[in-house]
Amino acid sequence: MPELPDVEGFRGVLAEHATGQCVERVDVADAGVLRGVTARQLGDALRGRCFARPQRHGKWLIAPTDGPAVLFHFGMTGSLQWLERGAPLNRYDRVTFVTGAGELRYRDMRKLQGITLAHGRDEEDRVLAGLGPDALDVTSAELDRILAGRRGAIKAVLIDQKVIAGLGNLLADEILWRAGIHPRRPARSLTAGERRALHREMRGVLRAAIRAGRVPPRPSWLTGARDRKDPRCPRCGAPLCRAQIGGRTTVWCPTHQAS
DNA sequence: TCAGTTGTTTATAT
DNA sequence: AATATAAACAACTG
Repeated sequence: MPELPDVEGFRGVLAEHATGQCVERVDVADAGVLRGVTARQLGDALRGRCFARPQRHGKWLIAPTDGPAVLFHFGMTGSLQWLERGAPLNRYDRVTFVTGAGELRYRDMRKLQGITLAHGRDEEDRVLAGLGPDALDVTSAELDRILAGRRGAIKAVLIDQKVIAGLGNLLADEILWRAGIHPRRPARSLTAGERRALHREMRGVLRAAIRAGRVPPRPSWLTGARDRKDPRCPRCGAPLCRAQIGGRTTVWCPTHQAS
């Protein structure tokens, strides 16, 4: 699930509960989520360190401490939980950061991504290198520049983290649906008006999704209709189209997202 | 049993 | 260089 809005929610969990809290110990229930660091190294590096204000870039959550920074990526099924000390371990709680006030749990069923440790800014930058600007920071003019010259399908461009960081499959489809743009349109073929609409809907969808902590499966949204048995466009009732674009299942309305 | 899944990386081909 | 596709990762769900 985690796309930008979900990760923004996890950032809120960390900011609200863990900021200023110091790590007593780190319990690693499954080292399969540790990337480039062993359980022992993680515990040794963080013991006694205190969490500072967390940041987010795209789908990455950056948790600086007065020592190294913890970098979280949630893959498709990850989340961050704040629980009282000693709360029973969920089956998918892979790593627990124990603080005086409570426990921060990295929970993840499929272990597609995970946790890395960055000592200093350059290590942090190395991990995040290659990411495009955060989707919330992209201005209309910047979007124009990003799309110019790209022959690839707009859907594929939107979910490419190297281009814009934060948009996933559901968000991209939702944004294109609202903007009335067919997902297979070459990015550079969008008119100025379409690019403006795309930018406006990107901001609007992100804002609403952040408030909900996820891309909300509301009936009035594409996301609320796409997984029905006979999916229809919430706006016009037309049967929705479905295909693989940019390697992901893509859903669109043939009526008002004409090619 | 089998297809499908909201993320990313790598390999391969065009 | 850009673009497209498939597979792999892991662990489910329908």
